[in-house]
Amino acid sequence: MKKKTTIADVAKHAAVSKSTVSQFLNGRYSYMKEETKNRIADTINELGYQGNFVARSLRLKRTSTIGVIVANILHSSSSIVIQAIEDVCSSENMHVIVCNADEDPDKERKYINMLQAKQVDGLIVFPTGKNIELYKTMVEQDFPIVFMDRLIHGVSIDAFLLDNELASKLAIDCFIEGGHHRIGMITPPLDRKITPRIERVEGYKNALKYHNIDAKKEYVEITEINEVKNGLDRMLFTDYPPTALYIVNDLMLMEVLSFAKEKSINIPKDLAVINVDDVPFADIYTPTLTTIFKPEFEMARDAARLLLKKINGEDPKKGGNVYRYKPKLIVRGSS
Amino acid sequence: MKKKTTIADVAKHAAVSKSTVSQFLNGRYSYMKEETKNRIADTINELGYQGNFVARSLRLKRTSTIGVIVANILHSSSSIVIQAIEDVCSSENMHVIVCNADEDPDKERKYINMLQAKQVDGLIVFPTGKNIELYKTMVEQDFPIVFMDRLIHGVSIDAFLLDNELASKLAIDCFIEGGHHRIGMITPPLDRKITPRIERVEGYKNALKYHNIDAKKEYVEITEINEVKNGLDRMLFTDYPPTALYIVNDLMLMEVLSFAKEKSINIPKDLAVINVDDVPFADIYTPTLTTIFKPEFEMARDAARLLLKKINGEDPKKGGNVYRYKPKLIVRGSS
DNA sequence: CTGAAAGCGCTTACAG
DNA sequence: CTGAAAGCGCTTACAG
Repeated sequence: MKKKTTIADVAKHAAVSKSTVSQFLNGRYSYMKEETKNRIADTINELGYQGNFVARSLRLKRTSTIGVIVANILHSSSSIVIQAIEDVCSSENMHVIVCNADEDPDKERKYINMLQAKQVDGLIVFPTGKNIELYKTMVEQDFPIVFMDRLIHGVSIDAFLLDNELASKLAIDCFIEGGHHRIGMITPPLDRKITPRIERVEGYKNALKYHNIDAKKEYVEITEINEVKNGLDRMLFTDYPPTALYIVNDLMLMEVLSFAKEKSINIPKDLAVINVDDVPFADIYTPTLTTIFKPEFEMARDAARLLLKKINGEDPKKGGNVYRYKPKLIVRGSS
Repeated sequence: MKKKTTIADVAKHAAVSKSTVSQFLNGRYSYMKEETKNRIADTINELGYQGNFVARSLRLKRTSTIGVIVANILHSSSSIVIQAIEDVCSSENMHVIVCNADEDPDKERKYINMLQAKQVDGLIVFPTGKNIELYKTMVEQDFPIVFMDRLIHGVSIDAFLLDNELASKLAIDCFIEGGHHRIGMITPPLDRKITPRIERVEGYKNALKYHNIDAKKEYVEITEINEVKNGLDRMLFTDYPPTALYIVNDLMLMEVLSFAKEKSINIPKDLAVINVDDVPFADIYTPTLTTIFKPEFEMARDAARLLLKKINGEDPKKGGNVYRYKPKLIVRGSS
């Protein structure tokens, strides 16, 4: 590669000092002669000078970059979340680096270390549920960070969450209104205490209780995504199977729909279905899909805004606040 | 934020020089006493030292980071492509920054400038079709870059492309075998000369010609994604509408399916459908969807590997080579 | 209105 | 086997 032009080259060519070029580049021309200004501008064009962000970052101890670690990039919501964060950041001239932890705490840790080594100014994380010590260290260091979607108890980091109890209640109420009383639920494992999963199971139980229905163990299938079909086999092919199924996310929904197709289960006649995440094909699927919409764009936008405030030292509050957002039931044909 | 520990802190605390610490960090302990080694290791743990990648990058003039600019993050293929690139890169200790040009040449240019300012070592781009001068400059500067999916004539940059002619031929042949001879096609605008679009239209025409069918103008709908439904209105509600429709990508497919649902068009009875991009819901949709599979994982992996070679100066070839990959027809229920 | 100098945190060629 | 020094490309406080 050809050697790049630096500020020193521009300075020499324009017969001024590096300081003056730097002042020009940073728009501080308060005391600069018109003529000097023009000469520098021309030189920059002529030499095709491009600033070196790395040098600038080292000097300023600020990279104008934040890191985002999503739990699983395959969720349909991830691209919306990323877009919302990009929107907020680019309007404030901040850059975004996105990493996918893939629900793996080791990857999460590796990415956090990498991003910190790259000196990002702050972090938005969908925590996998481990790495608690790491987060504590970051809190101690006063490193700007916010959580999305999940919170970790005992760590004072602001978190932007769905009102998961309400999400479950909306689904259960809708089923009950439709005359169902055998209502199942399917969720990924709860071992890492991942907030939305835990809270949605709680919400499901409470909603049933509210309607005087006992929550049956056999109606709650807790299973890895690649075991969903076996779980459904267990749950649905019994003497009193559920007639309605509440699904906690879009990836599980795909498995349920696939299973229903394989086994010729008619939705909603044989099994009514409501899932959290308003998937893009909800309107074009047959039947159309009743879903719970999460305001993830707003959540991500607000998270990004708060993080930028923290980075700029404009957030006087102590960490550990929880911001809740209301889900919305979108009734379509599957319930 | 608390001040970070630097190499100087470690050096002082371990009573050695900065050079020695740096040697240690970079694994060059050929001539280092066991004792020194241990003392440094202990100090690093004790102080919680974390390297500063920015300083290292400035010194080495190498960031170990590449940039990826996808044309449109909403394509279902994007996440696969990104994953493939991440895989290759992380195995070589390279980092990846992904940007979404959103089919907007201005955004593309802004991102390229930003990534170059950040001193990325190379670039993988799905070019939007403009910014030709910018690419020429990069070629002149010998900046490592490869194109994916699209190529730009007159610019000597290696490109990884689908055999788009074959993709069209597979679809048309399948329709013909099914007894169709009124075969339509729908594609986004061709004005930016975006390679897959142009080549797929050509392939469609050639395949029809091969079967002695005249390509009718009215059967090729060229339209923006948000105008697809109007286009279908024009094409399908005539005296001799096509009985089969070839769709060039997943986003257009969504619109077609939505339209079919609204107008109660039965797929495949009223209209057979084949699209490029093996979408995730192809198997669970009713009907299941006949698609053209692109080996995008391999394409992206090979592109990333070549780029890393270029960065390491291990690719002796002149740029401008085109690597073609074979698509595959996956016959399901919609054709 | 502009310049010389110091320093951000590293790495490396060189000296010893 | 280890250290002192220079330098990567910037920015800024200070001097004039």
